[in-house]
Amino acid sequence: MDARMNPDNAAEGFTAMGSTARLEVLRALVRAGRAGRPVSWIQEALGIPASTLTHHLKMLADAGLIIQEKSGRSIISRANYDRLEALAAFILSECCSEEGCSND
Amino acid sequence: MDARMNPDNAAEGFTAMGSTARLEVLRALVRAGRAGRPVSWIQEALGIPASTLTHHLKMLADAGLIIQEKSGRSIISRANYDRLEALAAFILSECCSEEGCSND
DNA sequence: CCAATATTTCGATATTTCTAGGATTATCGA
DNA sequence: TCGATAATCCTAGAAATATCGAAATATTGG
Repeated sequence: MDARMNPDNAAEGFTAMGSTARLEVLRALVRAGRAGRPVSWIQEALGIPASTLTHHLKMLADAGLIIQEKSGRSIISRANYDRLEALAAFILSECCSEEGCSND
Repeated sequence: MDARMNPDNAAEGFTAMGSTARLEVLRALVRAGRAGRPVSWIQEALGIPASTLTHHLKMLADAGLIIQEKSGRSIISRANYDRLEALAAFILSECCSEEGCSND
């Protein structure tokens, strides 16, 4: 479930965050917390056509940044906080490992 | 010089980290610390053709993730730690702002 | 089963990105 | 100034991405 962070799947994660539209979607879900949000809610909140939104959500889900769960007629998307934290940590991991680090 | 992090330039930053090649370059510079590295060093260390590497470095520099400085015949690239930290922090900023957060 | 709702799949187009070879510019040592 | 070194610019083809309408696929209430 976790799959240790490596340069390849980290890059995939950053790519998923690398479009304004998708970053807005992700942030909306981060703000929403555990409750998550159905696709239709995101669609109306951000004004993104359904098919486009599906495409973006799939990229976010494939990268592991969100988790989707069926609930009746709806699909609830939630931010995957563990993965997001791991990604954030990855950026500066190994900082200055080749020299004494005076960066702090 | 700083330009507060907003969804647009955050997305630009994540895009810059969103290719395996560029992420490797960036990580090499993060490891290198303040000393930074000349283009030729990166080129040999990672085996990336010069023109391709220039392209990637330009994207990283445009996104503010690295800073480049001329030094004699060489150009030294350094990780921009402040920006990288800001980007890392951006990911989970506003976490759960719409509900009580039990994520910790 | 039928109608309504929620989301995805398909298909098509426009745009961007990745990659890299070759020419070009800049800097320095002899 | 000549030659070597360092890096960028120009160019372009291949591949990937973004966007979105229309049709298709669940799911549920009545």
